Amino acid sequence: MKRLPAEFYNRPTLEVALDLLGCHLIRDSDGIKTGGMIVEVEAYVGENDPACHASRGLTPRNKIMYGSSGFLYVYFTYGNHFMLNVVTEKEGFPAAVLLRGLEPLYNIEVMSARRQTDDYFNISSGPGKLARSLDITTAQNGADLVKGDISLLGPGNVDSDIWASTRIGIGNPGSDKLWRFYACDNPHVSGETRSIKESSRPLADARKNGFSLRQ
DNA sequence: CTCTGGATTAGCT
DNA sequence: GCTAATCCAGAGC
Repeated sequence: MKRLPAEFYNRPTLEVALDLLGCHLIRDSDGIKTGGMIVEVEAYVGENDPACHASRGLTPRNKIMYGSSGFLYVYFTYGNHFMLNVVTEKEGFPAAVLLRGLEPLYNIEVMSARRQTDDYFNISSGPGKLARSLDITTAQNGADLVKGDISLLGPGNVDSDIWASTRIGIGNPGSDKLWRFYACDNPHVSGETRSIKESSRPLADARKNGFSLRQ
């Protein structure tokens, strides 16, 4: 595997989201590399996607999504949690992929300590947990993924069937889209993903339906 | 300035 | 399954 080039990110967001499954996310802080394999993602695509932060236009928070692809968009929510997103598509088009689940692979004990848990399956099985296990906050908002201390390696292979489902934690608008993708047999997917079954389907079926629940 | 609610999590019932 | 925690972005005035 090698570091993904800028061209990888400058493509349709759904394609980038699917290709990110199985890639390795690595964070180098103080000379210690932590990270693992991406097993769950969600796509947020443009101002016409009501679930996307860009649905109400450019704001101070979401401006990084409007820039070139291949950069990290980090934001803070619920008073406690940081969310990691990979900016996609061409400059001026706001879109990103939210990273929601990671299988820890590098310096697992360091990640475990940051999360204050001994449970291997609780280290980075959720978007907020993932950020904390890698020691990433809004200080890393705008980080360049092509160079610098946060990197993505590919191509990836999750060694599991990929399933699609509706996105989690968003309101009714945009809830018909099957824009969440995950490795269905991997135990490091988020808790919500494990509990929701009815709106999930195999990737091939979702694709046939245009990635939508509606006909 | 004030108010509302969130791309979540941990802890309790 | 349910809810408190916790603070900031965005909207409305």
